[in-house]
Amino acid sequence: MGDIHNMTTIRDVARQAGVSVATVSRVINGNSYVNKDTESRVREAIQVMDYEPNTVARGLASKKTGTIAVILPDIMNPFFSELARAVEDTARHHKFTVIFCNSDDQAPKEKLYIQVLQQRYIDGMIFASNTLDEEDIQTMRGHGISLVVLDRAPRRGNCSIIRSKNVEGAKTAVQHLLSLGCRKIAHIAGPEELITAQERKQGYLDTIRHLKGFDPALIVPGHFSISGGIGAAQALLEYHPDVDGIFAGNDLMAAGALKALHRMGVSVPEQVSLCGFDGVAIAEMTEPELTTVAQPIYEMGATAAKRLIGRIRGETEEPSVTELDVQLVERDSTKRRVRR
Amino acid sequence: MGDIHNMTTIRDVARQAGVSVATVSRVINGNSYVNKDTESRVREAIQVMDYEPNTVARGLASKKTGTIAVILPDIMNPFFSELARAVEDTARHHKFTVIFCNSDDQAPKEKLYIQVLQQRYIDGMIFASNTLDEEDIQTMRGHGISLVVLDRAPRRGNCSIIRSKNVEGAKTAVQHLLSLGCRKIAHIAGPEELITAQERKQGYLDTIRHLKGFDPALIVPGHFSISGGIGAAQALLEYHPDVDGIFAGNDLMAAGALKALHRMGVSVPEQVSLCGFDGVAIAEMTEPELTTVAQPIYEMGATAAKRLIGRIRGETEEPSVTELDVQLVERDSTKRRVRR
DNA sequence: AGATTATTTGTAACCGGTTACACTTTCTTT
DNA sequence: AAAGAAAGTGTAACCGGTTACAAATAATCT
Repeated sequence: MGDIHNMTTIRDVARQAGVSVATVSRVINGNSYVNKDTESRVREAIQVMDYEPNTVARGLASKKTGTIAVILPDIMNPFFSELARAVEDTARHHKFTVIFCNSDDQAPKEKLYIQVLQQRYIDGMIFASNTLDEEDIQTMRGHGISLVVLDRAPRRGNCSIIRSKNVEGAKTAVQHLLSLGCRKIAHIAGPEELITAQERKQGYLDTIRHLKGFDPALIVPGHFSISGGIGAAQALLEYHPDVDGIFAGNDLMAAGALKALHRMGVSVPEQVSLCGFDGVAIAEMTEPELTTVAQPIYEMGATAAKRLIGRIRGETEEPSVTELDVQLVERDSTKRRVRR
Repeated sequence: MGDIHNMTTIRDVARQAGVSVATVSRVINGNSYVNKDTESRVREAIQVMDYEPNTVARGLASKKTGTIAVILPDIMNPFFSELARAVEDTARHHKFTVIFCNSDDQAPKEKLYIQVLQQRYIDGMIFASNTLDEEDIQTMRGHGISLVVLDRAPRRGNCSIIRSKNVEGAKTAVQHLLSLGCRKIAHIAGPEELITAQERKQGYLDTIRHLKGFDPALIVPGHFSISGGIGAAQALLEYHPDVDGIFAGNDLMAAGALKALHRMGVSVPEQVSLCGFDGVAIAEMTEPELTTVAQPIYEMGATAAKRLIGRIRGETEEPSVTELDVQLVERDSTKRRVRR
């Protein structure tokens, strides 16, 4: 019973304050001349009537909804949940609301989201997923939707990019393994189509290709997932039982590999040293704890959100590319071995 | 350059099809009489002009935005990221969009969110967080916002509730420990103010209170977090080195406890059997893997979303309470011990 | 056949804001 | 003092849909 949706409107406030709606709007938005006295009368009326401007109406009129969307592969992946948390925190501080979309790295889902979000007058979008072609970027541009992309480098689309030094990080990881005395270092790689996976593989290759004993068969796919890491480690040890070092393209695969190695009775780090990439929380939960190349995940998300909101507000003009540093975090899964 | 936001509107379509906007609207919504021929003319016009109705305008006019919000403590907690994923998947299938809000279990943040979301004409809300008083519920009711609550039992607010059998699950866990031969079973409890934590503690107490050797000091707080679990286990073993079984109120604390026990040189399950609660993925990543009382997390989220959308659409009338079963998953962190 | 009901469609108000434009009043400037 | 610029405010159109109401036509009922 009782009226539903009986909110007070800007016209109610205007009447109460004895001014026009335009004046109330001006007071709220502070973007035009308003007399001091008038302003305080209006503010009082707003107080008295407990008025809150309606975001939907405002969105229709101004085409700015104070909403951003984040498209990511899967919120259950701890890397992305941390990223999501960072974005949400930052957005909240700037009075923005966040819509999350899981794409599972499937282009059709992404396209669908882009379409749905455009109809909703989304102000901007953070894209942490896979496919994003020129056309999508142009469409969004045409709709006035700002864009910040993680780990992707579109050629001409004028959007900001936030990325980590993947090649460099991978090199650091492999060099670390080499410095420990590992002779036969394998790589569990992420999906071929993902640029981050490509770059980490590249770093591995760059470091190891010219060394004796290098064998392309030491690169096995692990799909960036735990189960993929398990399968990869199994296959690896089956065909190359003398592997003494593994660089996994992310921590999830490293954790999976660790599990598999344990099941096969291979001890880490004594027999095999293992290094991951990302620096997510679960890397500390395993036994032994995982050495990893840590990205500043929270910072990446926060930076992406800040950058995006800056562009939406027209504060930041030109799109920029930010490359964040990664850091080797040495833990128990890698250890100096005796030279044989 | 180029026009921004030059979308085709319903009036464009009406003109193209030679009908009025009302007719186009009727075709789109299918809620009124429309002549077959007229309808196909309109549909063709929609096709030709590549028309997509504007969600914001529709929201203003109808006060239905096709958006639901999920308020949860922290998306980085794997329990909640799985829940979030389930909600998003389900919502997407029903063409709803989801806004996520991290409350950190802080009432002020929750209140703020509720306010912000009301201004946005949210259709409904899934509440998986802590505080939610009668007043909030009434406010939302007054604004026509449907509500589904996880693990909370508001007295009169007419909202649906999804919950797990926490007391029963906790009993199962403790009985399991007892059946293994544990004599001194401790409990690492979640925050006092959370009903789930209370219930799990209750189950522990109900099972163990009347047994000889029961000691209230065996209940230590762990704040539902990994670090809390670490601290709790340390404190526990320091004062009660003869503890031989631990039931942790969630998996995160169990994982933390495991870590602490390992650092202290206490072997699991040989010296201490350890059981968690929730059934999140990381319970399988530890070494040894954690025995836990698994909740059907994904199902909880999916059910909550389905229930909510049902209520929004007016399909489900009365609010309902759903209690989901939990299941003991035996893994390596608990093992039968030799009777001494 | 006349009355009643079901179909079909259009007109225009409305949702609750923003803002272009016009107009008045109050400085500044020369 | 006259002219131009700045400050202050209101009117009304507009954003892009939904929907109450009215009116016309077709179908069904006594």
